[in-house]
Amino acid sequence: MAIWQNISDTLVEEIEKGILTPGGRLPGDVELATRFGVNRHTVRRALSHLQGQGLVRSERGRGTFVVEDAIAYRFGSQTYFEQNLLDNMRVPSRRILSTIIYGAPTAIALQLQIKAGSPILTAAMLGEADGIPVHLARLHFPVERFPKVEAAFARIPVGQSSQISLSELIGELGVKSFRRKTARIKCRLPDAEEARYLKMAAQDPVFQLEILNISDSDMPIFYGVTSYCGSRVEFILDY
Amino acid sequence: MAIWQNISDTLVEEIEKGILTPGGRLPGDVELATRFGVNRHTVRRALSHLQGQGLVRSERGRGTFVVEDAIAYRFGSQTYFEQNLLDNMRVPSRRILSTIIYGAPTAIALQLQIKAGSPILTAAMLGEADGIPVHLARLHFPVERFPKVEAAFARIPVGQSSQISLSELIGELGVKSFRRKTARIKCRLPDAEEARYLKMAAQDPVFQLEILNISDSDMPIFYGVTSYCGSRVEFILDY
DNA sequence: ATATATTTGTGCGTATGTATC
DNA sequence: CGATACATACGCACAAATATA
Repeated sequence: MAIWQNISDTLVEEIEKGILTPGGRLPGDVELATRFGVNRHTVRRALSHLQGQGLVRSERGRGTFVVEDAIAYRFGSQTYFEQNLLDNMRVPSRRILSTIIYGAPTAIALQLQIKAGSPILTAAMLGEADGIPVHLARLHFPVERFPKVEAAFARIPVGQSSQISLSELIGELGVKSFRRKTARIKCRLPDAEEARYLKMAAQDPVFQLEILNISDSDMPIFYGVTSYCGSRVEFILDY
Repeated sequence: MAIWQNISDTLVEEIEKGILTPGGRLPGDVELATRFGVNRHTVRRALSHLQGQGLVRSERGRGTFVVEDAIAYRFGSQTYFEQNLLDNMRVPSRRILSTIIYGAPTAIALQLQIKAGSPILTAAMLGEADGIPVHLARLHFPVERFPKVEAAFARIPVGQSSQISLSELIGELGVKSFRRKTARIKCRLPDAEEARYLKMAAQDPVFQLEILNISDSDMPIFYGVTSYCGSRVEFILDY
């Protein structure tokens, strides 16, 4: 087995044994390198992998720390971000990053049951727990079906953290309630943009959830593609 | 932005544009390094990230290849591995890696509603699609509740690919049908053992599903912890 | 079948950049 | 401002798996 794997395993043991406690700081790169008698790169590879496993978190200029527990995100047909965070004793907040109206690409048009090229409003927003970003959502609304959607989003300040109720916003469109129809879940490393917005390392994986939300009468309301930081959440499905 | 990120983005573009087609081989490390005018390590970092994003797959001694589509795995309360693979036009097979009986650790005992230390049978098995490993499952059965479980597993050859019907095996225990009660889904990098069994790179993420299966009368049947290779599957949830 | 070349994987050494303290 | 600590990049060498002559 590779040297960095052995170092990784050793550090995992020390974390599990409680020698390193959640929130605690690990020794620095160079110190670990001398301790294990290897080059600093080798230690860094081990730490990088531990970070991808969601066990530690490295912060430039500060150090590497053992991570706390992830948020248990209950995922049903009618669960909401805010309630989930409150259940986990976290303070939820949302932050609109941008809204833009443009012609729908075929993949999104297909989901929304509109013609390709029909105008859609795409809103990018961040979901945060105690100020730490948890997910990056890109929501796509069919503008011709919901003409008020632009005005509804225009009222929300861009770039600053705020209390947004998605269900209230949808209510303004004349939709009483909505629910998930299908969800597609992938697991992959983030691209540069996602990693930047989510303040996460490139080697830390994300969940990608693609969800079509429909009304009681099965009309598509919006199509959302959301990336969740893998080390900060885990999903719970009940039956 | 880092140099390796730019190279990664460039290669993503070329894949999306179709310059590099699924199944096709990318130029080697050194060739890409000279092309981009960087060190081989820098190219390797870009390729490593693309692999974690599920876009390419590197094989030692052979090269780096653009990957084909992932398996769309339909995930309900009563879905089975075999049927899912057949729906995706893949040939399913299973491989028992090991079975062992030992005292249940508290976490598993809690799920199975047995006393910690009570004997459990843990079976490790691989699920394969067209001979390629897709998931590594570790199933935990309470032995005192199902005394026949050892004999049932003893009939299955170890280490070789075979057609195993999990529902048939459970039927031998005297259980007519079972269903998921809860599922917990995580997303992380694999440990060394998982990566080896699943024949995947260490920087390629996995889904980890922890599932408690119960009988019609809500009695715990078995508790399973399954790691799915993230680049080879995606989950579909219907409502 | 054997040897050789190719290609990816790992590790060491060095240097520099960047954020934090 | 300097010291500290993580992040990126280059260069060299060798190992391991595969392909090829």
